[in-house]
Amino acid sequence: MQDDQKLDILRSTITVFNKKGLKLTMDDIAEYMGISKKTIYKYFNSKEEIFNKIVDYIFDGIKKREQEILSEEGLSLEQRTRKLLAAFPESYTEIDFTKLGGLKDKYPKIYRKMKRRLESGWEPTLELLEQGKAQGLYRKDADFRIFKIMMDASVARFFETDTLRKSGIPYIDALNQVVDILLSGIRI
Amino acid sequence: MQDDQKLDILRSTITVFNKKGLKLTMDDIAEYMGISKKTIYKYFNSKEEIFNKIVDYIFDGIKKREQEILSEEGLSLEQRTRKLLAAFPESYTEIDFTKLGGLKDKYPKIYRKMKRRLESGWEPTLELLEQGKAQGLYRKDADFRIFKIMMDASVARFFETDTLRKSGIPYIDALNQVVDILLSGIRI
DNA sequence: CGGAAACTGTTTTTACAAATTTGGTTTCCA
DNA sequence: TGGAAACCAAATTTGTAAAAACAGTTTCCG
Repeated sequence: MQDDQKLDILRSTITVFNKKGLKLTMDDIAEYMGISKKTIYKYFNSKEEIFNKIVDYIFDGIKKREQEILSEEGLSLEQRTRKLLAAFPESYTEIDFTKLGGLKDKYPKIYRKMKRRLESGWEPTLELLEQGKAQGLYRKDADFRIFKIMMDASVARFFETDTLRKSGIPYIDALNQVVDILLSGIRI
Repeated sequence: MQDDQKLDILRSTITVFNKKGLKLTMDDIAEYMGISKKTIYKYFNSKEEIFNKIVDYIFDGIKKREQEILSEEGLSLEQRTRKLLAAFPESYTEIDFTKLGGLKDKYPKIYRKMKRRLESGWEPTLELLEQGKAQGLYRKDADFRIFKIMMDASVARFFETDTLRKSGIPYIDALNQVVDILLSGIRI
């Protein structure tokens, strides 16, 4: 009941955020939800706390999806890796990462937290990639740090400017193609 | 003789630019070269003209290198493509692209020119890639637009932040690995 | 309880004039 | 011819004071 409303506030804040970016105000959220600020402050002590909880909410969702993929049966190592690689950027559709400019300066704590979780989110994937290498699936000389940079940078680029929309390629298609090229690229 | 000095000014300006970015002044250049502004204005009518000529200087160099690779004999299609792909970002070491922020606002004409030349610089490479596809070397379903985005984004990332330096991978090695993964990634 | 709205101390934005810097020209001089 | 330096109009930066917006609290009221 109470948790429902808390979640509701988080989700609404995400929606408002995707429109107004970090500049959103508590009044914006209240207005969007048709409630008063008083109610919001009943569940959260500050705006920063809301942002903080949103980070948890997003990344916990990803973590959950990761666990599903990891415990899914009947998948080859390669298939599992593929799914894992795509799972992360798929969640990018939820929140508009391009509106995150200035986070580092305005909310350094949240910035660091996000950075940490973005970083640790790669661990299961790297684990599978290393397994693949050990099994002789991937080239011994493949440097996964480069792999990671390429993946990160490519996905990030999809959100910058109009690159993707201008070329008319759906995001999910582009994402799959990137994963495809990268995995084929390090395969023996 | 005169051309020598013109070139000298261009190269010196690049050096100063790599230190001070777009904020460099004519006095900076004159001081660095140990000459007076008068001499600079003998060869160039304005600062913008210098920047303009630098763009030509850089891209003409790339163009020349491209022509060399294209006319080099005894290379397989794949080897030629490889060299071509690496040629472009190799020139990035000459000029510090990270200091180019604000170019779009300060010198829109030069920004557009650079964008155009960056864009057209891909044409020979795309040509070779298409040839490769026609010869059955690359997958028919490989989308070179995605390929290009991945290449661009990855190389650009190498210059942002400390990504590369922190991991201790030399730029040229990283660049080769990217080209390697991408070409293997679309190969049949 | 919770919405509407007023309230307050702080932060952010705006506005604008003063001070500085800069691009480009000119003068002097060796 | 070309360096040093003065010069000037235009652009940029800086300082700052007023205005606006904001986060968070409180009051009123149904």
